[in-house]
Amino acid sequence: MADPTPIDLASLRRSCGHCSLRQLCLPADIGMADLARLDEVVRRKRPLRRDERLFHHGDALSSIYVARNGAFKTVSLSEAGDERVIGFHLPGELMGLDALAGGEHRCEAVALDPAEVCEVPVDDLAAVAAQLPGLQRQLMRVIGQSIARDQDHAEMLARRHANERIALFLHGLGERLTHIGQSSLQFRLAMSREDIASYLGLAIETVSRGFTRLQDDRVIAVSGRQVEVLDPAELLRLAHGGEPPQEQRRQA
Amino acid sequence: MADPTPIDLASLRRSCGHCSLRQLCLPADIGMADLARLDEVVRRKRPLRRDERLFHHGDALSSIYVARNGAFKTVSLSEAGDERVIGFHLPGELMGLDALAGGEHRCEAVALDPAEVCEVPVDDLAAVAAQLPGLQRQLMRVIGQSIARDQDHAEMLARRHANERIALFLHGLGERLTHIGQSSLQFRLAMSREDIASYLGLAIETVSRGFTRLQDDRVIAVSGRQVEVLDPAELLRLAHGGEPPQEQRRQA
DNA sequence: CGTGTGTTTGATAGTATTCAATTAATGTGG
DNA sequence: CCACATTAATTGAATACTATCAAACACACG
Repeated sequence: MADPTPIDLASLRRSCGHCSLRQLCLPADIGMADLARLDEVVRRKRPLRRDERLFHHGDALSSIYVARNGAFKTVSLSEAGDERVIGFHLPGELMGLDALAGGEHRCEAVALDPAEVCEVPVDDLAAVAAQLPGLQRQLMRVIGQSIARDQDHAEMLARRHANERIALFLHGLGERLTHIGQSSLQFRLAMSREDIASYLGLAIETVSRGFTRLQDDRVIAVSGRQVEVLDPAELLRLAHGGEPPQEQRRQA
Repeated sequence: MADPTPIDLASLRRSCGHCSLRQLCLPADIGMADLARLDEVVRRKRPLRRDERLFHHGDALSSIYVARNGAFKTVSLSEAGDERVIGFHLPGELMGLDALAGGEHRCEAVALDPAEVCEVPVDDLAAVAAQLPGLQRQLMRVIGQSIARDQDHAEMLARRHANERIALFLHGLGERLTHIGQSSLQFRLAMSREDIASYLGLAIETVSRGFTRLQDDRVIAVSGRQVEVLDPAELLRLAHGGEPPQEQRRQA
């Protein structure tokens, strides 16, 4: 079988030093000399197609990954075999840390779009980090960010009202988009309603109704996966448990 | 100001090598020579009283902590100032990683019981870990365990039915107790119903009713905070989404 | 023995889920 | 390029569940 997406060697070879994600990624705040050492261990995987998996449940931990282009979801598999979304990953964000404990991945990473990742073999990373205090520190920082995102997720899920979870989800996504230099007021959702529902612990219909409600209330404008935030302040207020406006919807 | 709970120097001085938690904690699987180096940086804090805080929201990250005796909860503070429980921590489990990203703690750690912790200054730990590959690896492992617990928490919260969350909570707690050598079939909850409710994203009454229901169904026997698991298999089945037994069929 | 906190129980209202059906978007082969 | 087939998303109505309010109860502590 011929590979329909041949590797672009030129782009794969570009070093961390020239990466647009440099500020967000492992290389943040480390010196030029250290950068060269890091470059030696960072590999780039060939592009992934939509729905392609970066690693599978049960795979032995070999590398951690940094999303480079495109978005990912990580899913855990239940007994029954159905998937539950436990995280979304934008460019610059880490994947694969779940295997640090047991040496095996507890979840699977799936590309939501055509995507690229940087792969960092853990053994190499550990060896280099031991020599470079700056990299060690930065590694801890990005791990911390991953932990912080997990806690944000838990905070969403702990909200009792579906609309709060949805507002928090959209708000949080906006913040992460800002962080990678994209607009937080106008964006395209890389994930399906089903993915969102799974991530938020809601039924898919509830997510759909939540979006509709936010649109009726003029907080967002949504068309399929395209989202525009019309009233960021209100979105934030709703995310933090503020009451939605009373029934005075206008007709079309 | 006289300290009402004087430090027991003898017990504080006991080294990691003699600690009963050795298998669970940072020292797991590292050699005797390395152990001595680790001992130099690990400090023990004076015992904490119930409700005493190990660190506060906004505190600068100085150390990470390992629960030694007693249980802890970590809580995040909402805008309104009310607390939300984001984790429970048993002996051998890490606390404080939330601050790795931003350098400030995003939550507070509260002792649920009279408790002791080991304190590991992050700077020292990083320095020693850089020299000791075994410690570095073990550090990654315990960080991974912490991440895995966060994901387990999210999985609980993502369950739609209150009883599933509760069953999963009790089952997970049992597993963690087994891990530290305690019975998973008979134990005392260190946390209040309110804490559990907050942790599970439920109303306190719903938690109480869930416990009652499990007792009525002969899955557990509960008296206040004392819990006995009568039917572990059924508890696991319920935790994984199994249907609770029907009220009473038309015919036996 | 009261008092306060924590827990349980009951009744009701509100919200999310489920089932069902429709509409919109996407992909495929002719 | 269009018609068709599939999948994704929305909408509606009825049911089931949880939150809320209210009150009783249990327990520890002074």
